[in-house]
Amino acid sequence: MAGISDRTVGRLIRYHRLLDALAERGVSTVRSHELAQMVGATAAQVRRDLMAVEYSGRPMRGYGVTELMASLHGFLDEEAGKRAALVGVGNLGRAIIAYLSGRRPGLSIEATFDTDPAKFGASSDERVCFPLSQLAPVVRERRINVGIITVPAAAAQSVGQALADAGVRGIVNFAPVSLHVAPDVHVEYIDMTISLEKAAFFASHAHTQHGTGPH
Amino acid sequence: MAGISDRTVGRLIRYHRLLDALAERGVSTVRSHELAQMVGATAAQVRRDLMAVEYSGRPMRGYGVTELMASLHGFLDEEAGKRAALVGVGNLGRAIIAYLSGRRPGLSIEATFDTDPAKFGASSDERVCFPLSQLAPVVRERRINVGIITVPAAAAQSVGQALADAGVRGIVNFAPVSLHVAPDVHVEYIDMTISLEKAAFFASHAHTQHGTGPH
DNA sequence: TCTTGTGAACAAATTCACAGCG
DNA sequence: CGCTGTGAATTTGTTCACAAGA
Repeated sequence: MAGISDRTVGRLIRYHRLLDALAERGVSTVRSHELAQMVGATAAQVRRDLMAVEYSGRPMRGYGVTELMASLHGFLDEEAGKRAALVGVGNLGRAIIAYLSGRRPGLSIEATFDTDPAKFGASSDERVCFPLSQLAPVVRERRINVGIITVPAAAAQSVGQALADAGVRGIVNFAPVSLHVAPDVHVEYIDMTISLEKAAFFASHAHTQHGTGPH
Repeated sequence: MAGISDRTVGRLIRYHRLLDALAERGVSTVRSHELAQMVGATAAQVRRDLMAVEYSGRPMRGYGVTELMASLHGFLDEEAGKRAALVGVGNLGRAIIAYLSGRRPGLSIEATFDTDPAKFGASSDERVCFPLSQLAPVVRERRINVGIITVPAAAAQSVGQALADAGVRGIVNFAPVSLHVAPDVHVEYIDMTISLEKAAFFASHAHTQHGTGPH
């Protein structure tokens, strides 16, 4: 548990999601190479990743879907409800709220923040929107552990700092800037413009350049 | 040009963006360690990355902002207008259109597609929305080279395939599934639920686990 | 004295390849 | 057999550390 790589965690989450779908379809067993092709990786990669989780159990014709899923579930401790706050209730922020609402739970947006007084009170999706100044107390009171930043680039750093100060240790940043926060705060970057530019770049320079593995 | 890593391209794009901001502010020169701290990397990393671009020019107190910017601009051939199509005009799709509209050009969304007839014709932002069946001809006619997938997971694979068949070589996929396409089609994945889960995971397992470098 | 470019060392991630088990 | 788990090899990515330029 000490050193598990970022990449591996990402894939474990994907395996977990796939297993969920398989279970739904009544599949009871799955081989490493099947999982591999579903996520676009190699069988060895899958097996290596799974070494990280408890379930070393390996019957003989693959992995037991429900068992492995349970192990992953435990490992990723999805039990602990992920309580998120979203800062920046603009177009993007609202779309994300809507997008996440349609998903299988595990993560709930407990509060939203903005600086525009017009947005305060019952806003998007009946969720209350607080003034940014209330961030620290609300975060603490609602035991929020994940922050989502959807403010303009210029405001992102200070929002990130505020979240970190309020005790949030995991942040997903949609603003196109790097965040400067304490090293124990984990930041995931989602930068659409960069993804778009990368796609465009490799589109033209397609020397049979393999696409990036899922992420 | 032959083998430039995905990671490096991502950072080059970031440097380019930063230089743009610096130029705006009238800064004329910048050192590797400055760029480094701005993107959250090391100075050596920056220098290594820049080896990929033409501009080996290195006066003596850093890089000339405009010169380096020009080189990056050329390297990333931002000249060739990036013409994108967005498939799936739902909440997320619309938000992305709005988000990108507010950005410095270089990429324009030339067409949108959906299967819902109610959306056809002048839709989001005065852009025309075509029926999905028209994808191939419209993509070719408008010389679109980047596809953005914002359809539900179940439809993503077939849309990706359709885009690839129509000649699109760069895709940004927001649907939470891996795309199975020819190896010369580059796919960038943006999966919010995974980013959120990762953030949550590392938030609790914060063994001073360093955050992922920007991406 | 700074700061770059880069060979060489290092670290991380992935794949190979094979022993072991049912 | 076909499958997993895993040491060892390999490949990929990052950092070190230093020669050279101004």
